[in-house]
Amino acid sequence: MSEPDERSLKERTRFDPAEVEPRISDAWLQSGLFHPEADGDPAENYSIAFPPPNVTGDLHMGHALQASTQDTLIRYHRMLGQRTKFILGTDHAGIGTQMQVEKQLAREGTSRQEIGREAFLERIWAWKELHGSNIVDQLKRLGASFDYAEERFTLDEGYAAAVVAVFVALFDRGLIYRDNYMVNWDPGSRSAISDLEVEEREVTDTLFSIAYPLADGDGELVVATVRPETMLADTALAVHPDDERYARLVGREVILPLVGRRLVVIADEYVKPEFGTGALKITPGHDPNDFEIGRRHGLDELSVIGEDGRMTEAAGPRFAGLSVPDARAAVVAALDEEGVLRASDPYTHVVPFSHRSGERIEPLISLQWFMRMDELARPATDVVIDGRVRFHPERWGRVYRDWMDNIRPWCISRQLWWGHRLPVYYCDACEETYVSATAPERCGVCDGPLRQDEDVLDTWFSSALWPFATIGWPDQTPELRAFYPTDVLVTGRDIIFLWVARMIMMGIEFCGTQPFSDVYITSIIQAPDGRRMSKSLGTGIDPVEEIDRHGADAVRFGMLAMSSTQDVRYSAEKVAQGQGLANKLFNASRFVLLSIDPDATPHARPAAIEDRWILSRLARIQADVTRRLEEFDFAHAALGLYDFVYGELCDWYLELVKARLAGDGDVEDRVAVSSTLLFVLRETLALAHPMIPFVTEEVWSYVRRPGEGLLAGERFPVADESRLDPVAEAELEWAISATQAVRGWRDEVGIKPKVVMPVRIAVDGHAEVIGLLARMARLSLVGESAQTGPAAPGVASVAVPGGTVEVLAGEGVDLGAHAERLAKRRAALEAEIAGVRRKLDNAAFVAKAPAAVVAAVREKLAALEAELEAL
RNA sequence: GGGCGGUUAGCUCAGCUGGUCAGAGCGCCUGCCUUACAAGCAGGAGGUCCCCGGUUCGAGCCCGGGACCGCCCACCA
Repeated sequence: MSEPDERSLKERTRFDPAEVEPRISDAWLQSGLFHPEADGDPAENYSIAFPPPNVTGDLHMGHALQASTQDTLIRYHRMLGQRTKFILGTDHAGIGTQMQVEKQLAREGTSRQEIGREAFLERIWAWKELHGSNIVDQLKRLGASFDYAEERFTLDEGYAAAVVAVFVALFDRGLIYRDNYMVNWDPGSRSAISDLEVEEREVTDTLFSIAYPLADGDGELVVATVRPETMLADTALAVHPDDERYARLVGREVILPLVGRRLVVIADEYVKPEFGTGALKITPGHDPNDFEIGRRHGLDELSVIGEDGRMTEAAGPRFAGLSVPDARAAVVAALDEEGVLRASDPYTHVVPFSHRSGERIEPLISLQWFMRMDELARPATDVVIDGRVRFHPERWGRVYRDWMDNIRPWCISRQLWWGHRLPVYYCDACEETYVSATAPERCGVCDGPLRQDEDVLDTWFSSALWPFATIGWPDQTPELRAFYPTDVLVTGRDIIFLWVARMIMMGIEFCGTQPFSDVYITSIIQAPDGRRMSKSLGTGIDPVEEIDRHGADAVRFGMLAMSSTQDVRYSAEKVAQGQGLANKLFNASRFVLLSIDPDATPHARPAAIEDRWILSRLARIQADVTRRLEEFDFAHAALGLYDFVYGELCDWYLELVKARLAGDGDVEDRVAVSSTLLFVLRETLALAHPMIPFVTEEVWSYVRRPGEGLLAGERFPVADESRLDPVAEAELEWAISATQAVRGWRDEVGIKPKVVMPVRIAVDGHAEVIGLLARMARLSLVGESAQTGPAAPGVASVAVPGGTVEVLAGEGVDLGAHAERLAKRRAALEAEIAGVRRKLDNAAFVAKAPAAVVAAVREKLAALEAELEAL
C-alpha cells in the first residue's frame, strides 16, 4: 500500500486521480470488503455475475459501461448493508481465442494440425497466461469492486465438471442428441457454428439460368441459381404443385447437365412460381431449404463440397479440388460449352457469413451434436411473461419472447480444440456410444478400446452456466446457497439470445429458479461519429487511456451519464464532466475542512434558512438518486448528483455560508453551520460513492470519525423526509432568482463586479432572505430598504420576482447601458403579456381548462404586468 | 418480408401520465486571478422540438400518413 499524500489538504488544489487511485484501490482490496461471507440467503444478499470477458481480451468501452453500472449497483447495495458479491471471471472464448493462436502459428509457418492437439492446447494456455490477467487489472483500475479472491475461468476444473454434468444430464433427458443434419459450416474456423453466429450480409452475385433437358428429349426445364457449382449435387428439380405451366412435367425426369444423372421433377409448396422461371433445382446437400425439401421427399443427399471449402472427389475429376469460387467459374464455363447456360444476371441478395471468421457460410450436412430447446424454452418464457424476470427497457422482453417462441435446435458441437471436450466415448469395434462424466475404461459390450469425441462444445454452452457454475454448482456450496439466484444481469442486447436466454433456461433446469430477476440491457457505445467503435476501423477509444487522462471516477461518471435506453455516441464531454465533478467535490471538501470550526460535529443543526434549505435539498437528491438507481436510470442519477453538487451545494450553499464561517458572526452560529456543513458533506460523499468511489473515499479519510472504516463499507444515506422544507425552498428559490436578475442587470449595464451597489428593495415579504440576496448580488441596503412595500424609485429599477430592486446613485454605479436593457426587457415583457392575454381572451380556454391552470395563467399575467409597471 | 428504436440549440443528449418544457453538458460571446476549485466563477447569445394532416381550450409530448438514420429477426433459388 502506498503512502497517503503527504501534502496538506491546503496544498492539494486539484484532485489528482493518478496519485489517489492506486492508494485507494489497495485499501479496498486489503479491506476484504469485496469478499462477502457466504452466509444468509439470496433474498437478503445481493449478487451480480459480471458477463465474463474473453480471457485474452482488453477492456473496451462496452465493458467500461457495463462495469460502471454494475459496480454502482454493487456498491449501492453493499452500502445498504447487504452481503454483496460481484462475481468475476473470464471466458475461454473458443473460436476467438483459438483463431488468434492459429494466426500466430501461421505467422510462424506452421499450423495446429502440424503441431498436434496437445501442443496446440499448450500454446493456447501459454497465450492465456500471457494475456489473461489484462482485463482483470483493467477492471480494478476502474474501481470495480469484484470479489477478486474468487476469480473464475470457464475452463477451470470445477467449472469443467459442471459443464460435463450438464451435458450428461441433458443427454440422459434426451435433449442432447447426435444427428446428420444441415449445419452452418464456417470454412474459416473449419467448424460448424450455430445459427446465432451467422450474420447476413448483402452481396451481389450472378443469377445463372440453366437448362435441364428432359430425359425423353421433350424440351427442357430452366432453373435459376446463384450457386451453379452445387448443381453437381442436385438430386431433383421442383415446381409448385399448382403451377399449370409445369403440371405435365411433375414425376418426369430431366438430365443433370455436366453429370448426366437423371433427376425427378417433384412438386413442393415451397417453390415460388413467380420467382425466376418458377422451377427450382434441389440440392439437399448444400442448401438449407433444399435439405428440408429433400427430407420431405426422401431425396438422396449428395455432397460435393468438403469441410475445407473445396470440391470433393464426388464433384468429379473435372472439379475436384477446386475452391468454391473456382469451381463456380469452371462449372459455368462448362455449362456454356454444353449450351445449356441460358442467362446470367446480376443479383443482389443477403447471404450468411460467419460472425467469427467473416467467411461465407457453406451449408453442409454434417454429423453434429444438437440440443433440443423447446422443452427448456417453455419455463424460461414463462418467467419473463409473469415478471419473475424483468427486462429493462421492457421492449427487450418482447424480443426475447419472440425468439423463444420460435426456438430451434442448437448445434452445440464445434470442430475446435480449445474448449470443453464432449464427454462422449465411442467404441469403434462395436459402434457403441457412451456419454459419461467419467471416462469409461473400455467398451461395456465388446470390451474394446474407447475413443473420446474430438469435438468441443460451443463456448456459449459453458457460458450458459455462469451464474451457478461460478459459485460451486453442482455442489451445494455455501456460496451457491447464499448468492444464487443473483439479482441483476447487465449486458448488451447483442447477446440476449446467445447468452441471456440460455442462462435462464439452464438456471431453471438445473437450479430450479431463474438465475436473476432483472436484466438491464445497456446501450451500445458508438464512436463519436456514429460508426461502430472498433479497433479495425480505427474508431476505437480505449477506456484505460481515458482513465489515465481523466481518472476512473470521470470515466465511470461519463459512462453512467451516457447510459441510455438507446445506443449512444461516445461523449468525451460527459467524461470531462465527471472529471469536473470529482475535482469540484474534492475542492468543496477542502473548503469545508479548512473552514469549519474545530468544535463542529457532523450533525444537522440548521440555524438559518439556508441551512434548512440545503438539508431539504439534500433529502430530495438522496431520494432521487436512490429511486434512479433502483430504476436502473443511471444517467439521471449521475446528472442529478452533478446538479446538486454544482448547482446547489457549491454555487449557493457554500457561497452563502462563507461569511458565517469566516467568524464574523457569533461563535455559536459558526459551530452550528460548521456542523451542518460537515453533515451535508458526509452525506453527499456517501450518496456519490457508488458512482464516483475514488474521490469520495479519499475525502472520506478526512471526515471519517473514530470507529468508522472505509466509505465503501459505510451506510448509504437514507433521505430524511422530515428535513423537507417547502418554505425554505421557496424562499431560497426567490433569493436565487432575484440574485440572478440583479447580477444579469449589473453585468449588462456594466457595473464592476467589485462594486457594492446601494439599493432599496421594493418587494413584499422575503425578509428572511433579503440579506442573502444582498450578499450574493453585492448590494448594500440603504435606509429602510429591507422593509416591505414600494420604495421610492432610485436611479434605476431592476425587476425581481414580486417587485423591484431600486438602485441608488453611488460610487461605481454608472448606468451605462441601462436604458438599452430597459427597452429590451420592456419589449420582451410586452410580447409575453400579449401572448398570455390572447390565451385568457380565448373563451374556450377559460371555460374548459382546469381552474388551477387558468388561475396560474392569470397570476402570471399579473406578475408580468406588475413588472412592466415597475419599469 | 416482418419487428423495434431514433429524428429537440453548432455538437452529444434530457424532457414523467399533454398546461413555466423549450432544458443540461460541451462549444461560442462578455466580464472577473471574488481568500475551495482559472480544468474556476458570474453573465449572455443560440432551437419552425424531421415533414404533412388530425384530436384538444391547449401537442416535442396523443392519433394517422410520409421522409430519413440505425438495429434485430427471417428458408425466396
